[in-house]
Amino acid sequence: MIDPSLALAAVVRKATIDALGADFADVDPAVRRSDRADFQADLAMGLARRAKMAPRPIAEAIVAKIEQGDLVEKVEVAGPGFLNFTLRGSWLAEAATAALADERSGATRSEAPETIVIDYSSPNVAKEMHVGHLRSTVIGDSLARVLQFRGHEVIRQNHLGDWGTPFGMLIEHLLDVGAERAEEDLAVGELGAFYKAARAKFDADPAFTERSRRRVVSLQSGDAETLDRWRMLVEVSKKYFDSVYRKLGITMKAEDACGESFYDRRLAPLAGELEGSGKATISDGALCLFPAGFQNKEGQPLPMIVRKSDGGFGYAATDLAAIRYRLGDLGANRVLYVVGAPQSQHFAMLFEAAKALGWLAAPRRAEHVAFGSVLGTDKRMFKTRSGDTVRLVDLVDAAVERADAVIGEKNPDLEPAVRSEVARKVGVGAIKYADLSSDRIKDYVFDLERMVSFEGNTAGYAQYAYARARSIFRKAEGAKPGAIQVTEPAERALVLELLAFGGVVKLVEETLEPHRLAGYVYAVALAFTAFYEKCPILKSDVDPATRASRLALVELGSKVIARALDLLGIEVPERM
RNA sequence: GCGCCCGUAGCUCAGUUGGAUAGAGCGCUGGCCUUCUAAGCCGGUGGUCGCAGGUUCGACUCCUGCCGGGCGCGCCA
Repeated sequence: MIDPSLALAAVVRKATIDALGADFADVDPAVRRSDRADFQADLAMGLARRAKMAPRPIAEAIVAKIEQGDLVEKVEVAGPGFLNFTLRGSWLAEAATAALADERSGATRSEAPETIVIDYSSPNVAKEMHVGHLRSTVIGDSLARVLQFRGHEVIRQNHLGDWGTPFGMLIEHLLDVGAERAEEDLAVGELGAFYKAARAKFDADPAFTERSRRRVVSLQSGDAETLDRWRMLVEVSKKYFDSVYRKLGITMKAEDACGESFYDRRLAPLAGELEGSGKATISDGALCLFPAGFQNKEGQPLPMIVRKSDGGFGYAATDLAAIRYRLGDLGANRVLYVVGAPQSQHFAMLFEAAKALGWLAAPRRAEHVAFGSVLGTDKRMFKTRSGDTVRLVDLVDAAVERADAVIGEKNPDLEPAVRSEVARKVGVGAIKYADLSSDRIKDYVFDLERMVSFEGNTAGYAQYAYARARSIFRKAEGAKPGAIQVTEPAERALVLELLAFGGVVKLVEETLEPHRLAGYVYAVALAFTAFYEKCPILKSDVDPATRASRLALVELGSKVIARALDLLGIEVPERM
């Protein structure tokens, strides 16, 4: 057992049964970290009614039955009935030793691994990736890493916008400029310009508009030449997305792409099936599902339009086909949609419909992993000065450039090659961390200055703590990590923090909230820095046993920081 | 009109699922470098947790109603 809160919970649970009887086997010991002791257990107050006793006598009865063993150093009742626990340094030392020997740093795998589909990133073909894609991409990727680390089979799904009416104008524009020229334009990341040019002609030139309409029809009907052009657009875009993912350190691969076009051939049969079964009804000429509990402005049932009155299909149809595919063909137990909060009603309806259709039933579940918007420092939607959306790659470049300047100033001795690599890790880390460190449901302010600083809850602070730890090993000369002993308060605080790693990973698995992990990294980095400050390691007056122990703690600390940051998708530099 | 989300220090944010005295960073301010990275550490300043009720031994947390801001509500995703 590495996590002391779990070990302690077991001890308290047993004591509770011994004190109050087997009926109380189901109570949550409510073990929490405490600022007055190592841990506190808060169950006594809640038990008063059920046990027909006052909280304090309950607490005392439980304490009387606590088997301290090698875990508990001291336990006492405080206030209305809090149990305050101090753990034995020897137990903590052993747990830390076990964590250090464990390549997962003490984090367990799920006892019930699932197949989990994560839909995230989902850019549009022939369009630029902008800040709007940042959150889905970064949050989704972190969750994929966490769930995979927990031992689940994670299936990433990049639900590309690679089909539909815009492709009429895009293909016509492609034909206008010539395939070669188009490929060049698109390859260098001028997706935005390409799309805008097509759009401009579509809006201004009626002949072009008409050609585009006809082109949509030939695309839908599978015209070989049209499909060829379409394929080219998709391929070039996928290459571009791939380059952005590589730049950002995103684990999404080309083969994870499963866009709207994939579902196209499933839509007509799906609509036919729903219509035939009577589960969908015609309303105003459109084939609709009416999931329970949703109303429009007039108080009428709100539809999901499976087939439009013109016979075409919209996003609702595609999403229905997709959730069915994910639950059925992919065999998902859990389907996650990392999509902005404004679409929450749509997903609520989608899930409700999937339940009504019998596709989605417990223990299977679908969850909308919603997130807020990225705002500028003016608290409005993040845009450039001229009002354009900001390209993702420009954002990254700016952050890396800024990081490079800061590092050059703080550590002028770093060789240029090392420095630029460090700047890349720090700059990219800053952007991702800023996104992952606050509650995803809230909007957040994009402030490059703040992000790339190394103060407070930032990637740079954690990366710096890691780099300092690594620096110690470079200077250790013969000294090696050895038996861990936990004596100094700073050592104890650090070890308690480090041993909580597995619990935090589990929490993120449940809540799908990466900011819990970011908060944890910060807590570890704080504890580590305080330890570093108060507990000398390589200084001459440190005895060999203490030095070896502290080196072991530095090793464990740096491993946990690196692993936790990795789960956020952030790299660590060996030097800074 | 209905529904969803947000409201915590001057600013940017946490708050471990209802626990003890609401915490960080920035800002302002006082200390700490002849030895492991001062990008740091230790302290001070700063709060009617939007407002009002309710539930509870206990509420920033749960419920109800308001106020303020954002978003959504039939063939776009």
